[in-house]
Amino acid sequence: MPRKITLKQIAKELDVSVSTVSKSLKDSPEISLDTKEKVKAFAKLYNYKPNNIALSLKNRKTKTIGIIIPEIVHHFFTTVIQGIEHVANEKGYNVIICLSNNSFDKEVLNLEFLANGSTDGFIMSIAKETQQKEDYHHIKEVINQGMPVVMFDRVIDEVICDKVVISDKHGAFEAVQYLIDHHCKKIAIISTVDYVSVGKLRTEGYKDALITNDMEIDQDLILKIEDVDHSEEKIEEFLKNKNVDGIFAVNEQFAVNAIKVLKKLHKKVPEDVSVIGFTDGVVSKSFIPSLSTVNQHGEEMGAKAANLLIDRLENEAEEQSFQTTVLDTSLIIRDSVKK
Amino acid sequence: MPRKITLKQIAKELDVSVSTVSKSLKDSPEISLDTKEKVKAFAKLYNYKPNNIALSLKNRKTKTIGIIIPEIVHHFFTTVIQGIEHVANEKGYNVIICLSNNSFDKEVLNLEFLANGSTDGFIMSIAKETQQKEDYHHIKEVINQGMPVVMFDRVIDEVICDKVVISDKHGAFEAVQYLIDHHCKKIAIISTVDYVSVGKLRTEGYKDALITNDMEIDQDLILKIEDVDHSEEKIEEFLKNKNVDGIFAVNEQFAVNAIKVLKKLHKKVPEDVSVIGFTDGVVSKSFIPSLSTVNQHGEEMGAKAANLLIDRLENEAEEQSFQTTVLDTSLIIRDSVKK
DNA sequence: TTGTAAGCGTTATCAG
DNA sequence: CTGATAACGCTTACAA
Repeated sequence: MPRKITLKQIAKELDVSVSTVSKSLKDSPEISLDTKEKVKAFAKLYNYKPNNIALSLKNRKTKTIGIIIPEIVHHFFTTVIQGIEHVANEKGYNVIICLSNNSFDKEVLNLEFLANGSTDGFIMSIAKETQQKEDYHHIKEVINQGMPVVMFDRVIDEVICDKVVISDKHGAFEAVQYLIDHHCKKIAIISTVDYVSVGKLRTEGYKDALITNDMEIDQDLILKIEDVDHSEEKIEEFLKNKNVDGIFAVNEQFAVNAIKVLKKLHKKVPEDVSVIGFTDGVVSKSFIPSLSTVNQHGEEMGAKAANLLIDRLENEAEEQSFQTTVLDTSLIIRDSVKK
Repeated sequence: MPRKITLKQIAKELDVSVSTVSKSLKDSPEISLDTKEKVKAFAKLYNYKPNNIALSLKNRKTKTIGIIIPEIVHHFFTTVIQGIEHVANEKGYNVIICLSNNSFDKEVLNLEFLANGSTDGFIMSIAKETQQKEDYHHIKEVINQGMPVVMFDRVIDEVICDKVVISDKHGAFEAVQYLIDHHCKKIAIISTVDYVSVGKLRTEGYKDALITNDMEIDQDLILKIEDVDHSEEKIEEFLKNKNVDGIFAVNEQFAVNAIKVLKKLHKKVPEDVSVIGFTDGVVSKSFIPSLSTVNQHGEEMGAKAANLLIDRLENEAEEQSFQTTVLDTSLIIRDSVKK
């Protein structure tokens, strides 16, 4: 029933001015103890809380962070959000989340909308379509308007801002190196198409590992998948008659599907083929055999991104130069590889 | 470089009044075509976009929806968010997401904060701790202040507002009925502790199914797990020497762990034991054997909740009475049960 | 056709 | 010690 009470109403009730009320509630020394008590008591009684919107308008800052990500039904992104949310909250910020659904247009819309006063800055990972189009004007624009942006995971070199990534290449390298160290001679990679930056980087890591170990790079052992939905068929076709003894998959789904296909082909994991995936999700742990993966440390990534952004927001004066933070991956060895 | 431009600045540049600018941009007939053109051109040139915060203050509505959920690294909740986000966006709303991390205090804080002007209404699922404490004053309070609230999944009878739930009981019933129909004689349930409402309801559905089929309810076949982290051990202990031929688990994790334990105990799924879980997540599909589940239709749930909320927001006049929408579950039969 | 002014809820400055 | 006023950015009666 009692709509939110405002300073004005309190003032009227108590027959003082609005500014007196405001000052009293902030315990200003200007105001007599008497009135302060009175005001505070009244305010408490009516459960007064300042209106955030009014504050935002006045202070020209909203204390909220915009997160724009391609999708939310995705374990990695939720861990990142978790990380962001955690530090944001600790520092008195809220987060408002928008999904681009990997659509360029929606990314642009979201960004533009949130940039008009709704948030103080952004943490974002680029939509697939945007990477494909290579059109980043919307991001550059908000940056130009003075809003700090932190990019994570899928980042863009030509956009100048703080970035947080994992060492995709190095993570892939380590995974493949592990396979090599454990006597795999014929190692395949199941990757995404090249315009997805992480797919590209992980493929490079794979190649580097082979080269470093004087092994040949065989294009026939490199599969690039465009459409996740039909990956299992693609993988089956790919693995048939190949006789690989190691597989590095650039995500969890591909790894799981690879193992399924291997079972169909009557190959044993890890006895005949060792498999390592990328991204440590719920499936990896639960799967039988449990999946070895390159852990992306999403939560850490989110936390770092949030810290970077908030630092910028709160020290706008100091024009620090932009930094790219590279977080280490770590190899989680489970039952899908020889040990 | 160019900080966001405001009406005032445009007005000054063009040497007209602020209201003229405002009206021009809204294509008001009051203004001469000439000035309108001029203003619009200038505005476009400088990429003018109205400030949302100012609009919110003026209109006393923010066009944003607050979502408060217990956790985000959880497939079901992300699908709900997806559903909410989709319809919210379609109708011109943004969503701001806060996590309670299942903590009562954080839930209170979030709610209070967002209620102070940041959002127009809430969609929420209660924290576990809140259910335990049975303290819902914070929710009642925002409702009293005139903010619409829609609860989903974990809902509270004594809080009067719109609700969206699935027929937990009926979903459980169907699952158990399926097991019975496929010749299971000794069916166990792996559930959560009773204060989690869904756990309780699903257990009731289980019991109902047994009763309906003239089967005995054996307390020894009912496991209630408090702590998800050690569920596998609990389940192992529970299943040892029990010789069940059917298991109904109230979530995906329990189902997966049950199957793992069964493997350890050298029981075959589904030949020796049929297993059905609740919630259809990524793991269910990927798992071997793929998991039969009761599908919760999270996205639908989110969409429904968002529609309910937005309806209320936009038809505040009509004091419709509150409704509880019960969505149907559906049984997804995969390889973990006999067919 | 254009401009003035009030108001959304706050706070800060300055005057009384 | 208290209050009036302006300002944040915008919209909208109402005046001119």
